[in-house]
Amino acid sequence: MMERRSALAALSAMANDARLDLLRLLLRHGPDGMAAGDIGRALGHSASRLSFHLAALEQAGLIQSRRDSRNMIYSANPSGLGGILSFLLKDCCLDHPDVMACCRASSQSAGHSETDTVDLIMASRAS
Amino acid sequence: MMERRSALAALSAMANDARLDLLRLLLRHGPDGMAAGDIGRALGHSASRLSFHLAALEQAGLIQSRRDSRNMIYSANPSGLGGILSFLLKDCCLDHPDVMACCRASSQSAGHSETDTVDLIMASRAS
DNA sequence: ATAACTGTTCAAGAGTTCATGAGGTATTGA
DNA sequence: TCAATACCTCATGAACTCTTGAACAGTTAT
Repeated sequence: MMERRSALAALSAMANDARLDLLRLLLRHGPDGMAAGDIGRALGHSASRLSFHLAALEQAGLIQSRRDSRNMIYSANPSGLGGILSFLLKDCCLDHPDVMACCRASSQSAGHSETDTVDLIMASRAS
Repeated sequence: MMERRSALAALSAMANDARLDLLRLLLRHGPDGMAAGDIGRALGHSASRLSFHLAALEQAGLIQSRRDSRNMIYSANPSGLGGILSFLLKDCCLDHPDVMACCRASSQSAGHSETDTVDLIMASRAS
């Protein structure tokens, strides 16, 4: 279980426009990750601004970094993200049925073509 | 679908110790909610501090208020909470399988007795 | 009316976050 | 070794967040 303190750190880290963009970009790029320079070019951030936000995300355990010669490669940390989701679902919302119902309801207006995770949450709760 | 902007507002609202406590307390008390004074007594906050944080949560759409004679009754807003969860699952994490797996893995160490929502997410994904 | 009760709003001050730009460190190639 | 590349760190100032206490506003009881 994710500690309350680290959940708070993760929420703080996510509560920022630039960092939410970073997180989504890195998630799409999977375990291979991206070099800091490529990220900066993709999002149009200055080097120092980028470094600041990447450090915040890494500090919160949401991403990780490794060096590849000159480049710093950043990638999303699935366990960090899974931890905060799990915290919100269980420790914070206590699997509250009304929250789950609204979670599903709000996902239906998005119009996904493939099978929908949030729908499956509710389907499995109904069984 | 929850707008990106309101998701950011909700994350900012949740990224605070006092407000996370408020949210959990109000969720436990369901639609009937609690009077502000009772909340303050339960959490040991001053009146103005409490009012400040309650206003932030209400502004973010995570709670709602109504007046009952002298008292202000606050209650959790399930659709607001469901919206931010849905946003994180779908729009942010894009139903990323690795995140889901880690979400489930980190929930298993918590030791819940009843059937576990996070487990059910994964069970339904496997089918 | 007046007083008591319940909450909100406001202003001041401390602390935090963030963008910017200058300067620094590590790595590679000439 | 020198220059170029890729990135980080640090100092600064602007803007925001949060706490506190005092003043204010609505509601009820005497």
